[in-house]
Amino acid sequence: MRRKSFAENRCPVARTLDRVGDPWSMLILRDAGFGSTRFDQFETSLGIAPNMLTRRLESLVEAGMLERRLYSEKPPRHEYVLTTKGRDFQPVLAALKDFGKQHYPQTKKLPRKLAR
Amino acid sequence: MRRKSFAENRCPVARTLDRVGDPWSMLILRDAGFGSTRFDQFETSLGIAPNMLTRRLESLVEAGMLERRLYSEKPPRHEYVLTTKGRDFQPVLAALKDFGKQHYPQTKKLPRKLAR
DNA sequence: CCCTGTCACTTGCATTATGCAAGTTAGTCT
DNA sequence: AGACTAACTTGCATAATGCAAGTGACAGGG
Repeated sequence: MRRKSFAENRCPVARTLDRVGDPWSMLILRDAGFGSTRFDQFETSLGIAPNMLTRRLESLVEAGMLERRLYSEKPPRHEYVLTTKGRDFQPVLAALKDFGKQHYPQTKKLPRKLAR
Repeated sequence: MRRKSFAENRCPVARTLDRVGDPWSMLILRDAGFGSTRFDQFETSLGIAPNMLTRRLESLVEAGMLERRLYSEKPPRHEYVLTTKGRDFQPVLAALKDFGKQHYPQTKKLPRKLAR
């Protein structure tokens, strides 16, 4: 069944989660905060399937977090840029990052040269 | 197909979202922060289906966010209490709340007496 | 003792969402 | 012309979500 909607919920947390309450949306926003703008940047950086990426980018544009803009006419190419709203979401991601670093440390160790 | 796992991801945001990256988990954690501990408190407060609630509570216990403890033996009854980890998650919820209040204000107006 | 009620859950489906693989479109480069 | 690139679709198989209804253990009242 369709996921329950929280769009009109009284709680602001619920209303926010209604638009970006899935892992991919948040990770896309995180990548956008690091400077990614193009489809294939998100695709390779996240390891997300292209159909999923299309859907999530559409919903983030609809949520007002990203703006889809044409950056080339000859071969029509689009990029996705953080809006003001999207930038204001970064503190949430920072809080998630702090939490994760402290409470879910990385278990697998990579060779130093590959880390980061 | 199974949802992609981020448990071993290099990014702490991704690792956190792997455990609590769905709307219900975050809302349960929010309610727990407000003092809810019992199954039916979460159920009526959130309007979540009982089977969903069971699954989410289990995963939150497994994630170390909640502790399931017996509070009555005669009729065996359990309650779910925030762990230290769960309490440390509250800043994330606060950030989500601030964001939601500012960027997704409530559209439907309730009669003043019912609001809040 | 039987009935009603409470709390904390299951079980059974129907409907969505997610994910992998492969194909497409429009143009550029050599 | 043929290879390549960016940004997507399309087609399924499998997992997650949600509503409704049922269950088990006990308390209290008549």
